Amino acid sequence: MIVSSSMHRQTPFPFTEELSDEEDDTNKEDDNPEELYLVGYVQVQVVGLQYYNGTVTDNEMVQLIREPHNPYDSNAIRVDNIRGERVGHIERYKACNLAPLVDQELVVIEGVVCSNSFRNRYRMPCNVYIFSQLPTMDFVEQLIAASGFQLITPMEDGFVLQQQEAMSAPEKDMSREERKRKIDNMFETLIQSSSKRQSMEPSSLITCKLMQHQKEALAWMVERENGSGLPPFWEAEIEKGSKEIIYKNTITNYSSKDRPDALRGGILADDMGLGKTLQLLALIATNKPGAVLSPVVDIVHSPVQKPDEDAKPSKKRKKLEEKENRSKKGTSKPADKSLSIADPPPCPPKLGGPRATLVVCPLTVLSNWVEQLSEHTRQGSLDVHLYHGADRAKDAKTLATKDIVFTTYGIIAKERNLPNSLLKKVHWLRVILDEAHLVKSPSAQQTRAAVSLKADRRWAVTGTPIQNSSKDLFSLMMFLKLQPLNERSFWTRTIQRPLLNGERSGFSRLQGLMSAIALRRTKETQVDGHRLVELPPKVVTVYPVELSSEHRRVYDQMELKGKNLVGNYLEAGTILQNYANVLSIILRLRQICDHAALCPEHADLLAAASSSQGPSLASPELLQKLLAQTGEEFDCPICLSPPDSAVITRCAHVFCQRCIQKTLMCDKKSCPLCRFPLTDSDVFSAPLDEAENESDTDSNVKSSAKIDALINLLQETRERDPSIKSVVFSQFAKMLTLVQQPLKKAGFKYVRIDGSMSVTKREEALQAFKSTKSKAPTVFLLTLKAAGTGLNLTSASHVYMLDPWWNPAVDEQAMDRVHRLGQTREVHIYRLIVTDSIEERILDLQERKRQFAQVAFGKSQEEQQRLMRVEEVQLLMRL
DNA sequence: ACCGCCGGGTGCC
DNA sequence: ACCGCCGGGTGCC
Repeated sequence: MIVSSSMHRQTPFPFTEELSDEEDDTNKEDDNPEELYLVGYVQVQVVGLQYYNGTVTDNEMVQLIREPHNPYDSNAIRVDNIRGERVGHIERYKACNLAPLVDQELVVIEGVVCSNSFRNRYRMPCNVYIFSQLPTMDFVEQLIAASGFQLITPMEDGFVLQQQEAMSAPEKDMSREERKRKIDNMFETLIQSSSKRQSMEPSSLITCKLMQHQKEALAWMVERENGSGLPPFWEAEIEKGSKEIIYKNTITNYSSKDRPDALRGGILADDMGLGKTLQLLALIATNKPGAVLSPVVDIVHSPVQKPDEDAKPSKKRKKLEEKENRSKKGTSKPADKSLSIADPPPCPPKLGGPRATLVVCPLTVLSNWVEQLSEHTRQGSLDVHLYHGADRAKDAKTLATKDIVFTTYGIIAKERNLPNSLLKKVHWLRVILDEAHLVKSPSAQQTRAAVSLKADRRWAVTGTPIQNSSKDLFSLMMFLKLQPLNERSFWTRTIQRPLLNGERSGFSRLQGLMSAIALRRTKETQVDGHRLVELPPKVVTVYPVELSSEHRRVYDQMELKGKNLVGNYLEAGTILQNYANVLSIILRLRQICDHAALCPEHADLLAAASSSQGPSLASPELLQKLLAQTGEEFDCPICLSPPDSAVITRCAHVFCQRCIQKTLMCDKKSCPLCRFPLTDSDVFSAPLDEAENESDTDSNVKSSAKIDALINLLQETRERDPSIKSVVFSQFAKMLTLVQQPLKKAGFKYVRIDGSMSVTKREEALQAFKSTKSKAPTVFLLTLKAAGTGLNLTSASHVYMLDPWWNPAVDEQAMDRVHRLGQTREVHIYRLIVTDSIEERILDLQERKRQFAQVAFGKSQEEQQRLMRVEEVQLLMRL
């Protein structure tokens, strides 16, 4: 992998492409906006208006753009309006004082032009807000003052920051956690708050009956696609003098006579298990080119009324009222005005226009789509193509004539740099990003690829919006092309920074935004006193396991060794440098809890590590083993996403191959985490899964306490009710292998999915497990990694978690494969935990994480990682 | 007349 | 463009 990719870098075209990408990415301001504080503002003139066409009105935000290559003045700062049209320049005698500060990254500047009355044809005044990092604030203040500016600081009387309340720096740190919690809660409460909802029957191509909340989602999505309402934060006004309609953006104060395009699409953020995929299929099948839409039905939300008896009369009443209102409007108002400001007519998809919907999802979710498609749509009524693997379509026309084209994030990212990408050539009717929370970093290939797709309607679909930091949300805005919030600087200044600074405006804007374009219902959402979906209860039992005396001895020995070693690192403060050793110790301990055979003798490593000072270097082989076992447990610290083809460095830090290579190519040649000097040959990729096949048939290996416990539990259950099916999760593929023999011996039929299996093989296993025939397998073996999202395992009702993982979300996601929509039985979850072991501490850690996750927002991933790195190691090792 | 003053031409960076 | 600045025209009261 590494070799081929470094060769690839030598070909000229991709090389320059990658470099230019890199330049875009290194935007320090946007990476750390929360560290910037307002120093104050200065007043400057924007000059040269007569040379440009860009217009701005009262108190409108503008972009200030450094022009270091301006032939007339290397200090030039250009002023653009929100649309990117040029307005003018900052007068040079002020610009020459600001530009150096900006260039040295001492400050970030933002502009708001002043009210109309102070301007003429040639110049206009503009407030330049100056932000700096906390340590340099005083220095910046002095510099600004020394340059002859009159700096107006937040402390001063009469200071108004862009019509919001500003916060002084000390206050900002006051209760960031509280604020974060508030933001999280917002997602739970804001959406679907309106009392009136509408619902729509799906096209007859959908063969199953939609639940009420799904019909409502359909109506909402169709309205979002076809309706021509103004995008969020835009208002229409009638200008007093000319009586022309002016469209005004309320957060930037930009206004224009051109009506902004409607935002066709949005964010579908329903909880897992409410049937998002079905809702989307209904949308695709219903809002087709040339389709006749069934009328939308209004539902009056009335908690007191019984839904069945009173729904119809109230519906009629509502309609009558509406008719009356309409006729009243028509007669009593001066008709022309109210009509002229009304929205244009809806725009359903046209026959002969774009036809195909592109669904982008992770590979693991693809099977869910295919499954739902075959279960819930009329056979063959939708023309579908899987754009994945070797047999994918070869020309754009084929793709364009399909109803649905499925592809993966991997493919769109790969094709992004392909000049002849079919995906880029097709004009899509709509693009759906499923599991859109995977689109995190605005600069990630996947995000950029998604943005560049040509599509009339755009949907981001995610079941976990809470995980989204406001930065992730920005990626979604980019994808949705919501102007001007898809522009980094505007997103940062109007939402992200106010939000992080605790200004009410940020919160209310985000709320306004989400309620306008997002739909979210949770399993707990109640409508008319009922939950949307009643799921059978879930019972979680921690099942203690005692190690055999032999394994206990091995464990205690290892723990003692590890404790000493980690204790030494702690004292010396060298945990990060010795991360490989720490991880491997924790790994060993966890493995011994499952089965001592998982943990091969690596005394060499411990010996080497404990004897050497400084950073100890493990052998490439060991690193690769480590990577294979832990590689995807952490997010790549560069892009903050799960690593895309993970690699491990000689200093034992795991990155995306792409990310670390870019770093090594452009920056200093050292590890971004520990500064250990690195070259290309210090980066290793995982060996091809040897561990998987290793001791498949090795029946000599003894059982372990945990395996015995599992078999006992499974047997008990089978005796009680042989129809009950079970899912067994482990982190370790090899553990699952070790479980296979005892399972067979005990007479269980099982299937297994692991990372190395092809899509079709996975599908086969899934189908076999689903069968209710007596010969069908009753146990499903899965690694947590392979479980992914989207996998539907509702045919099982018992879950065995063989080993705990410290991110509770991962565990819970795995459980939700079983406890989800479609589950009819009570779900029992057994967590097999070795008493008095690291596993108990991992459970404690999970609890802490769960509480931490309540307030985790923004940099949570980095923070969580950092926490894991030191404090949690202490906790795990009881130090 | 190597100044002051007047008034037209002119104008971002 | 109701300013500043430049540079040519001009020159007692």
